[in-house]
Amino acid sequence: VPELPEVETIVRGLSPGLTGTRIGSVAVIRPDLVAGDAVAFTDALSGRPVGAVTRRAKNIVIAVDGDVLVVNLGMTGRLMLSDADAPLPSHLGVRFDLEDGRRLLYQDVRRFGRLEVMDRVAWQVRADAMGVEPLSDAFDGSLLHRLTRGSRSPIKPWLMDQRRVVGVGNIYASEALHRAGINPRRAAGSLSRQRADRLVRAVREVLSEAIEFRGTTLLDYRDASGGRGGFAERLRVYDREGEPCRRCTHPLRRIVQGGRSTFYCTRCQR
DNA sequence: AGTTTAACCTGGGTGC
DNA sequence: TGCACCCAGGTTAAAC
Repeated sequence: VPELPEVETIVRGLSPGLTGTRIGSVAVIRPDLVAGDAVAFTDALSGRPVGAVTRRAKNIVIAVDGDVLVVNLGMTGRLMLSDADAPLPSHLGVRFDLEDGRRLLYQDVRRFGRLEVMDRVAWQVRADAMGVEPLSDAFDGSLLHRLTRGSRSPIKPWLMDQRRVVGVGNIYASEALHRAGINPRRAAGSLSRQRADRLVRAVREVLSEAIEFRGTTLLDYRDASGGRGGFAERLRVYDREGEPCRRCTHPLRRIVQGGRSTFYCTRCQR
């Protein structure tokens, strides 16, 4: 579900209401969602003060008293702040009862998500090993061009590989390639420096716009308050098979790459 | 080493 | 109504 813009929207929604509070008790309803021992997880968080809420790649990172709670939402995960009297949602995985009476709820229908507590040093090591943030200054045409050298993988699955560039998932990979006019089947290593520049601009642009519109809700995605994202109607290719390209009116095509749907225009993407 | 696939899960939609 | 099948925003380990 959630790619960089959705995770960023959740982080911005959680931050003001969560930072400075204190966790009371923790209930792990679905232990398979928690990395490691559920009791250790509960012990590490119960009664602890909450610090900054940030994002790294597609992870929500919550500082908790010297440790870090890292939440990856998988496909259908939701992390929401709710009032004490609000009814509990179905498919509840973990419930954090805050000392002020509100609750932080982790809900996940498919249970592909993961919550993990680790110390700051362990997290720093993990974060340092991740790919480049596409909205950082480090992500430019020079870097993308260099990273793609020698790769025979098609550029679309290449872009979704979190080991090199983080945050871009199935929706925004298709969207960025359309904006850049690049065929998703083109070998990553065949990108010219000029095309690398264009793709960098397109990735940054689509992610930034999607953040402005609070992400894309197709079905499951909700922000920290349970609200939907507004970017779905601005998608140019994703889930629009057979519909006209907004640039050239040619019908859009759907193909499968790496087991995932890719949408693109065979006329204006080369 | 780089790349592709299959698996992890549930639910919603479609066609018979 | 039931059933088989396909599809879904992610990540990972195993298999090429």
